[in-house]
Amino acid sequence: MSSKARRTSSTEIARLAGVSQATVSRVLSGAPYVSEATRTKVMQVVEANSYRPNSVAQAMRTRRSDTIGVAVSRVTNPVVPEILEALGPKLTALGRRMIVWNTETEGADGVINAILQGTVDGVVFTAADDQTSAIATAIERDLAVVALNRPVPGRSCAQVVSTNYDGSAELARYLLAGRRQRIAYISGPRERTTMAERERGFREALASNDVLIPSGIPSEPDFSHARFRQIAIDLMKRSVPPDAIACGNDLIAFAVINGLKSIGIQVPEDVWVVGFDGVEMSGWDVFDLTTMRQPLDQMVAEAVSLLIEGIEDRDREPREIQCPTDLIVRGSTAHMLPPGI
Amino acid sequence: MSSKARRTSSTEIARLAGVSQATVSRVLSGAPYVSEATRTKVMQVVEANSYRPNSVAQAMRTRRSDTIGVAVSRVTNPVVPEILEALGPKLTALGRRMIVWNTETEGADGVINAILQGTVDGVVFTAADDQTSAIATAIERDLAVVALNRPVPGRSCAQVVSTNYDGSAELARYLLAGRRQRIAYISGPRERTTMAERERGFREALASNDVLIPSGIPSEPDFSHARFRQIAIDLMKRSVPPDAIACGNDLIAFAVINGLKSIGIQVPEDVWVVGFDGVEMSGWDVFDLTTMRQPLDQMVAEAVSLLIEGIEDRDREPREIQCPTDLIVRGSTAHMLPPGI
DNA sequence: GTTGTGTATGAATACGTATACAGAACACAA
DNA sequence: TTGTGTTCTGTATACGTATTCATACACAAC
Repeated sequence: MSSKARRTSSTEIARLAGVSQATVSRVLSGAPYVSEATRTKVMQVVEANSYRPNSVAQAMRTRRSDTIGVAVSRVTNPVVPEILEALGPKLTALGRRMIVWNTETEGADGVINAILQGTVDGVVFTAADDQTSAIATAIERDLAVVALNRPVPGRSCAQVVSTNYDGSAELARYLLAGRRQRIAYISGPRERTTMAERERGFREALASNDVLIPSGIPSEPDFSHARFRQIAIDLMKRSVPPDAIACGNDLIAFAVINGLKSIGIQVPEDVWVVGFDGVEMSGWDVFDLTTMRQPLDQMVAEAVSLLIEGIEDRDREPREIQCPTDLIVRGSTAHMLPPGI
Repeated sequence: MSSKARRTSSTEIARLAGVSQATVSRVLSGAPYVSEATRTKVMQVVEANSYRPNSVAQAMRTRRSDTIGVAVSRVTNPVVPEILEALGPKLTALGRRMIVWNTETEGADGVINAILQGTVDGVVFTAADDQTSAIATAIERDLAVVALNRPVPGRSCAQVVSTNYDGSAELARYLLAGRRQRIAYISGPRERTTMAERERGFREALASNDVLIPSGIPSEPDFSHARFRQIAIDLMKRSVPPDAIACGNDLIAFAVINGLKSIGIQVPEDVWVVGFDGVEMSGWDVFDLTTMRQPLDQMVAEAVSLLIEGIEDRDREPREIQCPTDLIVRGSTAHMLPPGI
């Protein structure tokens, strides 16, 4: 009904406690040289009014917003929610806030503006579409930058990636060990270095084993669920269909499985399917997907470390961290022990 | 290597353009009474330095952070990513930033602190677990508050909900029209008003049609995927299993379908399954789920309207908006035309 | 020439905090 | 008594912006 506008400031608290504003600030920041008496007196007033220092003024004064930006894309890919879910608590625990942009639907303007406006202390770029310019801006402005799950070639910024190349190669060897003869590989957008690395690792592992890849690996500008689903259908309707389909990530594999189901193809009897990411859903019965798991929680933890590191010490050389992936064999391939390597 | 620390301020821009800081501010805010000559001169310097007004200082001065908080839970429920994906662009288009908290994993402290600290102008609460105290705090501090997809009884705050009761009743009637005799209902946490409303609508529609609900409707403190999956398995192993399972939301239905698949039960031949939400995944072939679709995009748009409304005009009475749901019949039930009502 | 009106700009200020600086109170030694 | 150091607290200031107030100019009207 009426606006109470509780504009409680440290000055107001100081007045109520009968001390100076500086003392209130000192008490709340836990500064030394504050007598126990005043400390309790101030805290009493603080509690009574459930006062918290205004974060905007704090940011103004300290030139630290304690806010970090997270640029994501394709929220429909379950990896993204899983990353956000891991990121949130870790940042909150460090007293940081998290601003999220969806660069796919919003473009990169939001991120770039926030960087130029000093809204954020650092940025986590994840699964970028075209966040390149934003990354450049962030680096130029000397912000802390971490590329998570998305290597950024040529850019000097901290990076956390998984063993995309090796993991994918391991998947290829696993399929070979399973006597697969005609393997198709469906990649996501190749501009994404993740996708490119995985495909390269897969192809080179196959090549070194003298095994054929049937005709063209589908390459599409359209990366919708419907498109991948259709690609799978088309593949299986060939005169010589593949006996295994490897996918650039789990989301693609889900689309493939949907396509196969729609035309009554059995997995793994008629064709094996493997993914990459190891998202939680991949373990659901309807998919039961053999996949290469990324240690997402560990990766996120490392990313946060690198980020804080970069914020605290701007002149530190950006580090790069690679986390090992983990083969998970499930029902979408006929069960075997994982290969020796 | 070295920190350039581009601390470009409006004062600096003013110096370079040979005008006062006030004039720079006027140019950038598009204020009247600025000569065309100075305007272009200033803009030139602004462009050259790709200057943007510091958002923190702006917030300090205007007492508007242009940031809104979004409290979510269970990111694993695909509704949440879909909400975020719709919310992001709409807020960005309005020049607003979005801070996200996952109250399930982080608790409500983050939200509450942000509210007390003046970090946000408003908050969207969505699918709350125990965000009650946070909502109370926000209202007390006279922030703009919108409850999205989660009615908050007794609280005077703006709300956007779908027709949970009626939609669920319609689902019940649809099952009755399909000659279902033994219908089980699996609800999510009943503290969530959404869940409670849906269950009530369903039960009352059945009761008014004099149809039995087999024994106990499962009610569990554990709401994991594994738990719901197991509930479905247990249901079907009864001596008299249900011929239809209705679920409080799509996510539960997915778990049920997984459970059924694991014991070789056919859908819809052996049992029908229906969900609620109409998330994108519900249309995937592996689920092919009959469900009640919420007009999420419309709901989010309304929520944003109410939020901005509340920010611009603090004294406005909070409104409540209800959006109509939409029955989508798919393969998880034997196809029929939707019932007359 | 004086007054008035509309336009364009600069100077000054406040938002709420953290912190440098200075001063006060006190203890203790010389 | 004076000096020295330690502990505590208050005063003053700056962060970068938006905005109020005052000023200056051009031009028209009398």
